[in-house]
Amino acid sequence: METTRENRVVVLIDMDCFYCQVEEKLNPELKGKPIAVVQYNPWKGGGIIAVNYVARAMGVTRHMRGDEAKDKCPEIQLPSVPCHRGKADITKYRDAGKEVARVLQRFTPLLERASIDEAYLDITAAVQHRLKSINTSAISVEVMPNTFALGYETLAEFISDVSRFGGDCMEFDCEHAMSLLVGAWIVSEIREAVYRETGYQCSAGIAHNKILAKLVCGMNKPNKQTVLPKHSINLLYKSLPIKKVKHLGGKFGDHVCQVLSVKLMGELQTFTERELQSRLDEKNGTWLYNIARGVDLEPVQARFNPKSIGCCKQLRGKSALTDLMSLKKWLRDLGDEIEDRLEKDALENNRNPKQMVVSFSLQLSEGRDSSSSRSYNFAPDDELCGEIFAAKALELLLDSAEGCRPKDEETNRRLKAPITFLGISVGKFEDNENKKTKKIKDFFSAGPSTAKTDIREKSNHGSKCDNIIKDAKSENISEDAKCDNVIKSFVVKNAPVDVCKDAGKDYVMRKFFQATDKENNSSKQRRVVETSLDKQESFFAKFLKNDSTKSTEIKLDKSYNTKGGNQEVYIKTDNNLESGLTVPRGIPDNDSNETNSNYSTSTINAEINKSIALFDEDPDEINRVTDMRKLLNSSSIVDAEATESNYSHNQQVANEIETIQCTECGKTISMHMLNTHADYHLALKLRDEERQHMRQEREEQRKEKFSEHVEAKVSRQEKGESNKSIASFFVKLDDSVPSESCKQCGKRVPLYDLSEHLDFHEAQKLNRELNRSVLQANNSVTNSVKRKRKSTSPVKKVKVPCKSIDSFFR
DNA sequence: CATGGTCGGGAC
DNA sequence: GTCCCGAC
Repeated sequence: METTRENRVVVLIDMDCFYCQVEEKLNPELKGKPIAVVQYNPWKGGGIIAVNYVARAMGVTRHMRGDEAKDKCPEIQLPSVPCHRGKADITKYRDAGKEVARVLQRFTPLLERASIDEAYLDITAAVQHRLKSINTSAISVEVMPNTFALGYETLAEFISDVSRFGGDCMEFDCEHAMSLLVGAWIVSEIREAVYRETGYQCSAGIAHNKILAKLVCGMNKPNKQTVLPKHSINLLYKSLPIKKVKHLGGKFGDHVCQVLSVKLMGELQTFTERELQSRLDEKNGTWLYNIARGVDLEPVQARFNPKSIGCCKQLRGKSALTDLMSLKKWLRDLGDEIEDRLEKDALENNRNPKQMVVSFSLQLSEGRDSSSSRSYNFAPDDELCGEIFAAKALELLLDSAEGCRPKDEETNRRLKAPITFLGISVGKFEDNENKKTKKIKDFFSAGPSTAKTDIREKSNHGSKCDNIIKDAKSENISEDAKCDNVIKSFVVKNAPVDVCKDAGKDYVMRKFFQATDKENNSSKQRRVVETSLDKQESFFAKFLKNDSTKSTEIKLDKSYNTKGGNQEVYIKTDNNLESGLTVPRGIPDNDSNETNSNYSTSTINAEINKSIALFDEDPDEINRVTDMRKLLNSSSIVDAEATESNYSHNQQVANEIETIQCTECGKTISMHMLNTHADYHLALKLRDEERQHMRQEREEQRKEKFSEHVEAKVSRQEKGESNKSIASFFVKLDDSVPSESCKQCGKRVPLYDLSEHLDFHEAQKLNRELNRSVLQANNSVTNSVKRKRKSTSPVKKVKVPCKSIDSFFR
């Protein structure tokens, strides 16, 4: 079957009351009880941002206050979002969302994270693959529980329709209904994997495009999935309010309803494309015409990581900022949060932001705010830390501030207008240079090690890897090779992962080989432990297996076009799997040039974090005690033919050893957690190494580029990019540096920077004049016709003349 | 005082 | 580059 934009199989996965589920997982006592997560706010018990289904049944909803919820449901529990630096801190939910997304990502590289708890998946390729490999008559209700087909009383009726009409039928588009049905089958497996591996439940919508998938996802909740066959679209639209459709939920939707005098989606089909274009505009007219017919060509973007990282704070009412000190304090807090999140991001994704934006709102008068934002492109020597973010943000805020001079600065200077909103965000990420930062990757590279990074040199006393390292020391090889070998042997020893089919289900079999001591090398005794938990696959093992032994055959599916027709997406398939669904990790994301045979540093880092997080989540299991050292000190040689060991033998050995004690942390580990646990210690080690290394790296880069930057700075100014070079308000002048007061602003400026500083004032003047004329021009065409959303807004919005910010400071 | 904090994206 | 909409 030919695949086109119109008959893709697109899925929206939506986590059910996600924040509540996260809280329930963290505190199992909450399970089954009515709960609502509140954002800490001392006023009336905080604002509710998530409600579980027990509480919903009792009438608790979002948008309510904690106190109201207590009224409706006295026994409700109200876990609250933790508070850091005076702000809600949603880190744990973000991490949980990532954990889920990583599971989803295994099933298709075409994954678009839409929010913290939602993701679109394009599983067209997987559906095609399965259609080829199975007998469609085998599809039954049993393989996809909790599945609904829109337009049918029962799923069985839908299945029966699809199979009864065979390949050619006029009643409905049978071929595409079949693809959705198979899609639903796969999605039920995806949801099952999510539940099994994370403990979270979700709902899903399965349709031919994003809009429809989103639409039906919410029709059966929680823990259910809904298919929307093409021929049921009109039925759905017949009673569907226009405002329920994505992009039509706001002012634009109001406008559509108003100018067309309609309320329901079905009514839109009476308009021709021309008519819609003339009443809206060309683009929106065509878009609406298509949507009205269930056609939405938006591709699912392959995007896992956010494009920007930001944080902001509403400072309404009394908490509005009125003095410079509190402004600085808030900027610093926001900056520090960005720093924290950036550090995590850099570790996982090996990238850094090139731009920063500060946004703010000023209260002009009662109920009238004006919002603005200013952006700044980082200089090469800017340290990506909270202090710099705050300093730059303040600069941007004050840059157009006439009369705001350091000499006037008092500790408590009041702002002329209260700041009611403050936000900092960073974006325009670029991948880091390969260079030395790929240290960890060097560890794992198959070729000769180039990195002079013996894990022993940097490791502190009491290293977590001591017992691993002992092995290497006895070997007669170079230090580097030893180091590589240490890790490889460690990994391989813990590693081999096989896939076998069992009762129609894919089980990941893990085999653990234990040979005797080297002295006794000849009499290898094999021990095998297996488990069906995907969760315990060792990434490190897979890495080595894929990267060096190549025992997993890689097959490239036919490329599949997305936006622009340029982007080729490769589906990496393990041939052992009939379904062709399980995609090994390490799939390059859309903006990476990595090949299939390589894992990016990002991936490795992500796995390190995951490994740590994963173990942290697992409760200790205490049974029989064995000595982990015995296992870790054992030989690393893996017998290739060992992989042929049969199931019953494995089972037998598995039963022999149930738990061991980790010599690192003393915890008792059940055997099936051994690999995970070993990875955990290795990951901890590697993460520390990498963190330390990155700090050094950043420091070096700043030093290297500094002189270069000073020159570049001047030339940038000549080009009019003046704002970049202004000295920070927070910069403390070194007394030893000869400096002079600027006659214009009174600020102390180092002599070597003085001419540059004066240039700045000139450029600033020009900038201001330019801004004024632009603003005047803008005001003359207020609410231009082309700005649909604005001009058509039912809310009359007075365009506030944009005064320069400085006029709001005294 | 009172959905708040994040995201992505379109328009100009 | 700024502004602001839409959505969770």
